[in-house]
Amino acid sequence: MGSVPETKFLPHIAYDSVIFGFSGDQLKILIMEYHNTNLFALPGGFVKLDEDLNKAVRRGLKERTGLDNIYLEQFYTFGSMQRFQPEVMETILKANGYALEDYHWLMDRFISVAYYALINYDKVVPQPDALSDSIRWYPIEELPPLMLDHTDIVAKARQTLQDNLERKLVGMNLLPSLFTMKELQKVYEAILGKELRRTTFQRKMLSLGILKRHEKRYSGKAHKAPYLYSFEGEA
Amino acid sequence: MGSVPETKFLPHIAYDSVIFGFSGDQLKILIMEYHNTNLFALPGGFVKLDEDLNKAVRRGLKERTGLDNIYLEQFYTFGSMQRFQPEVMETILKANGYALEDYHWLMDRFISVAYYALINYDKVVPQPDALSDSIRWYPIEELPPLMLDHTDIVAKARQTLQDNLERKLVGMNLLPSLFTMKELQKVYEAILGKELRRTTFQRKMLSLGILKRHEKRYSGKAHKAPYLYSFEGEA
DNA sequence: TTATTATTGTCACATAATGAGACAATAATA
DNA sequence: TATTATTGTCTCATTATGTGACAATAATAA
Repeated sequence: MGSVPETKFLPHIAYDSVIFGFSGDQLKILIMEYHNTNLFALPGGFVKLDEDLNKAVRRGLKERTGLDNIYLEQFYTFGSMQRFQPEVMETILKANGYALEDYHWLMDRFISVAYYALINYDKVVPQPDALSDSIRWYPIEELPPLMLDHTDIVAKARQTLQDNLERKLVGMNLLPSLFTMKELQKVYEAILGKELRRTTFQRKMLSLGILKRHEKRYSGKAHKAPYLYSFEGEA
Repeated sequence: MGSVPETKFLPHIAYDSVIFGFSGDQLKILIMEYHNTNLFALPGGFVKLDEDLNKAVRRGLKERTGLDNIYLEQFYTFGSMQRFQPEVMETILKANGYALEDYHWLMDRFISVAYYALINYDKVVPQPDALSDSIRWYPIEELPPLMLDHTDIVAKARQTLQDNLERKLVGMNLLPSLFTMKELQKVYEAILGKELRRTTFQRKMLSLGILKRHEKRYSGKAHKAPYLYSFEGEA
C-alpha cells in the first residue's frame, strides 16, 4: 500500500514491490513503517485508470528510489481472501488523520501484483510517502513482522530470485558497474543463502564470457590485489 | 473472458487460462469461439467478491473441463492499456443479444491474471459457456488469431512451461497414469519444440528415480514391446 | 631489504553429467 | 526360421563440476 490518491485509481488492484539491494555482504530489502502504528509493509501503490500496470510500478519505484531503468520483474499476484483485513487500513488511515469516508475505497478488498526490483544500494536514498514516516533497508534475514501477507510475498520473491539466478543475469543489477570476483560471489551467496566454492565460482563466471576485466583494485590490504570486472556492455 | 455474472464479481479483474493437453504427439490448448463473432479467446472468467483468486480459477476450470485437482500455475498478470478494447466486448455482448446497460462493467478496463493448466487430454470433454458456442483443442502451432493480447498470453505460458520443465515435474500431468518412455519423450519434445536424443533422455529420466516400471505394453507392432511407467506415487 | 601474511588467479586431477553411437533383445510379420 | 522395427542397455568421448594445490603478489613486520 502506498500513496494516497489525488487522481483516480483502479479499485481492488494494488501492487507491492520487494526492492533488493546488497550491502555489507547482505541482501536487504526496503520496508516502510506507517506513522504511529508499528505496522511494517512493503512499498506499494495503485494503478491509475489509464496507466499500464508495469508503468505504475516503475512510477512508484522512481518516487521511492529516485532511479529509472531499474531491473524489475513481476513474479506473482496475490489474491486470497486472507489478505482482506479492512481494519488494518482503517488503523493506518486513522493514525494519519484521514477521514475514513474520503478513503473508503482503500478499505475494500485488494488483489496485489507483486514485483521484485534489483538496485544498486549506493545509488538510493529511500523516500517515504504520505502515510509512512520511514522507509529503510532491512537485511532479508532480519525483517520486522510485516502486515497482511507481506511476509509471504517476500518469501516468494526470494524464491523466484533464486530460481532465476542462473537463467537471468541477476547478479549484475545489485552491484556497482565495477566489482571484484569476490563481491560478485558474495551477491550469489546472499541470494542463495549458502556458501559457494571460490574456484568453481570463478571458473564458471569467467566461462560465461560476459565479464570484462579491468585494472586491479589496490585495497590497501596485505595481499594480492583482485582484478575489477564489469559486465559486458556496461562500463 | 467468460461466463456472464449472476452473482457479483470484482470489477477490473479477470483471469485467463492456457489449458494444455497432449494428443497425437502434439501440444494443444483449449480455445473458445464466441457466438457469431469469429472471435477466438482463451477460456477465462471473473472472481467473486468473497472468493480467493486461485479458487476462482479452479472453479472455472472445473466448469470447463469437469476436472478437479488440476495441475495449475499462475504465471503472469497482464495489465497494459493495449488490452483495453471495449468495442470487442461490445461486439460479443451484442452478438449474444445482451443489453449493454446490464453488462456495462464488462466493458471497463480489465487486468488479467493468467494461469496455465496441464491436464490429461483423454479425460476432458470441453464445455462452452453462455457466450461461446464452441471450445475446442488447437495444436499450439496452429492457433487461430486470438483477440486482445491472448496470443501474448499463450506465448508467455509456453515460455514458462519450458522454463519449468526440469525444475517441476511437468511432464507427468499431461499423460495418463501409465505411459511408455517414448510417449514421455514426445511430451518433452512438444513442449520444447525440438527433438531429443532417445538414449540420453531415457537415461536421464531413469536416473531421476521418480519412475516406476510396470509390465510391458504389447502394441501389436513387429518389434520389442516397451515397458510401461508411472510416476512414483501414482498408479 | 627480506620474510611474513592473506588473498587471488590458475592449474591439475577426480568425479559427475551429457552427447553420440553400437548392439543385443524381442514382438510381430513374412 | 529369417526379417523388421523398436527398445533397453552399454561403452566411449566430451563437457561440466568438485576439490585441492600452488605460485603470484600487495602490504606489513622484522
